[in-house]
Amino acid sequence: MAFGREEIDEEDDALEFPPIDDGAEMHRPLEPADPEPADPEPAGPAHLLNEYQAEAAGHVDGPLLVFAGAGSGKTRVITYRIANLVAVHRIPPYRILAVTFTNKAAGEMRHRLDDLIGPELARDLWVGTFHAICARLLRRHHDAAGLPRAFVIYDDGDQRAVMSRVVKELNIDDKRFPPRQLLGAIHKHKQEAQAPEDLPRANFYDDLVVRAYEAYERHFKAAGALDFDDLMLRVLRLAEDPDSTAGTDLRRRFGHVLVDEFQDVNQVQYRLVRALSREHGNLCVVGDDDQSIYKWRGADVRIVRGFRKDNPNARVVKLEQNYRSTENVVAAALGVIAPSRDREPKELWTSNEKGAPIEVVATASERDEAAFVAGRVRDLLSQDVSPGEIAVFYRVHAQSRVLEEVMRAERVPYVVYGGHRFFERAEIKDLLSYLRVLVNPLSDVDLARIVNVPSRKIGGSTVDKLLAFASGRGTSAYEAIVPLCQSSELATAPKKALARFYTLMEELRSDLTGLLPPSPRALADRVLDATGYRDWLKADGSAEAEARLQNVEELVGSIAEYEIELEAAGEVPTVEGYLERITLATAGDDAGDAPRVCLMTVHAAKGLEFRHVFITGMEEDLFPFRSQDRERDDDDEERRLAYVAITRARVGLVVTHAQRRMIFGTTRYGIPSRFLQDVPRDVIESMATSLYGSVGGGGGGGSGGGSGMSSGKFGDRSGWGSQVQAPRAPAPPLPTSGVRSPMPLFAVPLPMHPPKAPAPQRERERQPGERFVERDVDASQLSGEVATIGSVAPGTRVAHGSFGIGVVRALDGGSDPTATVRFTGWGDKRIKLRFLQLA
DNA sequence: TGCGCTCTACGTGCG
DNA sequence: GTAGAGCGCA
Repeated sequence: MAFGREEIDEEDDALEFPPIDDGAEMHRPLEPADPEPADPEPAGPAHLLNEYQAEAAGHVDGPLLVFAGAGSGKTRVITYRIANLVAVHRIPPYRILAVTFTNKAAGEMRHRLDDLIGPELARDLWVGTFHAICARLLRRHHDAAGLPRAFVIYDDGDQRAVMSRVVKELNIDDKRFPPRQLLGAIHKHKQEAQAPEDLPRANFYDDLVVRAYEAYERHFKAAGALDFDDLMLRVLRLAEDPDSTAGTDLRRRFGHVLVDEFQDVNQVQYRLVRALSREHGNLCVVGDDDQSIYKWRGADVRIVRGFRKDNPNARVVKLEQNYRSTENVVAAALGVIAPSRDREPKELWTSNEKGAPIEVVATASERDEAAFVAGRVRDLLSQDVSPGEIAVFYRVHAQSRVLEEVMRAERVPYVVYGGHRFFERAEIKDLLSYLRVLVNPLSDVDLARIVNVPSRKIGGSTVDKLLAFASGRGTSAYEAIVPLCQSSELATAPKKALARFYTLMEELRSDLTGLLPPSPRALADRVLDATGYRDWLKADGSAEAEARLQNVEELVGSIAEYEIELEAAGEVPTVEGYLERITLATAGDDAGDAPRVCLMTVHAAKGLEFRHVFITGMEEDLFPFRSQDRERDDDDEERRLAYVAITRARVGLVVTHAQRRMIFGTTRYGIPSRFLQDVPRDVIESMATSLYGSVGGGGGGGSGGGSGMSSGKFGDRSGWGSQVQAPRAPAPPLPTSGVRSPMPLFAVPLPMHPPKAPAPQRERERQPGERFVERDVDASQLSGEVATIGSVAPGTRVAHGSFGIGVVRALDGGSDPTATVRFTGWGDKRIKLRFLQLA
């Protein structure tokens, strides 16, 4: 262990961290959110922590509330605090719990802690999302929680499926009370730790919700399943139980609890961290009420604001110096947030340079806007700004399509965060459902999903009968198959079909238990073959089916990776383990990817930072967003959202709005957002594209915001609006074709037909982004190691959807050739050639 | 039972 | 614009 330091008096304000010797990493710029090379550092502090950061990191006893303004070094404070606890106060790492909301944040924290205290110590820390931590604790205490060991976690889609069943069962009119709405109501109660019996049934609707809630819970219990709220609720119930041993264990387990993004916690999460820290009161929470943008998801700003009341002895530290952004950006952000009511009094400030003005650009339409943004992005790329340093934000996902189209046309490498996720794709959910049923046959939702996929002539009515029969007997649907087939309630054909399905599943189940050593990958493979799923996709022949097939194969690949990883760690890979990992893991961890321009919603941008930020759609009714039938109370939240968007920018900030916009299938005419009026005039430079004002009404540019038409700067009428030619930069490697997955780990873009001809491969120039799918290449006839396949040889640079850019080290021929590729940050991976592209 | 057409509703999305 | 649900027909 590398602590070569004398103990530091914990009352010492000018604490310098870390107390370890190898300080090389300590001089990294503050908040390096991107893996990109740091640019001219926004005048960071000469010392490691400023006075306030040091106070927050140094006082380790009792409750602590840190208001951390945007860009003020929040993550740094948390990690240094943990380092301080471990290295100076000698708290065993396993006694420290640090909770985040996203995997990305947890990963980032872990990464920095590796650097600070070394991987051996960092490994034992409890760092993770609320959900991951709770799942882990529940696995330990599943008995006390009354759960089967192999409980499954139902995602949104599964939850909706359960709710739809409930609605059917209770004969609820799904027009008046859509499952979605009921589910929302139930989640709301769960997030406030209210069980059905705690709820009023005063009127018809309340009663309906309670009945739906009860039925929903019944289904989950029967299926041995939990939803995401349950994970935390179950742990909370244990932790608040004064008598159980599990409760005692939970309350004593941790000596220090830290919570990141505290403004986002809901009641359950707050009670949970309080319970876990009750015995010692060492609860440190870090947040920013100005960045509370998840009220609609159950976050309760009152918690951060009321923390002092709940903890009268809490120390409060405010971090108000922004190290991230230019003075102009900070000024713009302050202007937007200032009118917000009920803020904790604080003032963000910066000593960074003034920087360029905020550009407010009026555009004619959403296409004009997109073209303008793409043009400016090309400019930046031609100035050698890395694409990964550029982000384009929008308020709603529907805005992304046009941006994508134009980016693609302009050959700008981009990635869209959000949208259709890999694990929400039908084919992926199908395979996972097979695995889940095999592990846990109680899971009716999964059974219903796959019982007729591929088609086995077991239609909806048969499934309904099966489910009804099962609930009549109080068993799971799977268990009900045999008795149903023995009964007289089914016609012969469906009976036969069901029986065949049952036999198939039983065979697979015996594979599950029979495989020694157990191999999740082998099982998944067996499932694909035995169920006919693979053949079904192959037989389809459409480009879409081909992409689905590739996705499925990628999933198998990911299972294989999991297996390898666990075996390397000396652990036993299990299907359950894999399922849990992927249910709790989602977006964002594409650190290894080639840099691309990030397209994302403002919500998705929280916690990130970029050198250049474009905020699009700054129009009334879009941002702030208005829907017809909502309470108007979200006004401040929209404002905070705008604040979050602005404060992501380090150096450049461009805000655009359009006169008219085609969205949700209709054209809307908009005026510039009220938020633009709140930005101080002297930090803005207003301009308009050449098309602005040319079509339709509102010629003068509506009110305020961006009315100055400096069209001289935008004379180029080729294409839409303004394009500045990017002179030399050839389009950078473009491994994207609009993969919408935030986890492009396995996603395969739809149709992409490879050249079929076995052209003289060595001669042919390949385009960046082209895929290798040739099967008929000479070397591919051979099995075993070969020197080249097509234009690929050891040393060739290739790109992979999840691992980014790598270098080929070895090649294997055969009908489906593979390459061993070394990826930065991932090490060597064996990958089928058809999943690689030239970089 | 399954396919294909029509209608509709549509925020933001962590895990 | 588009995905998912519902309905009618083969």
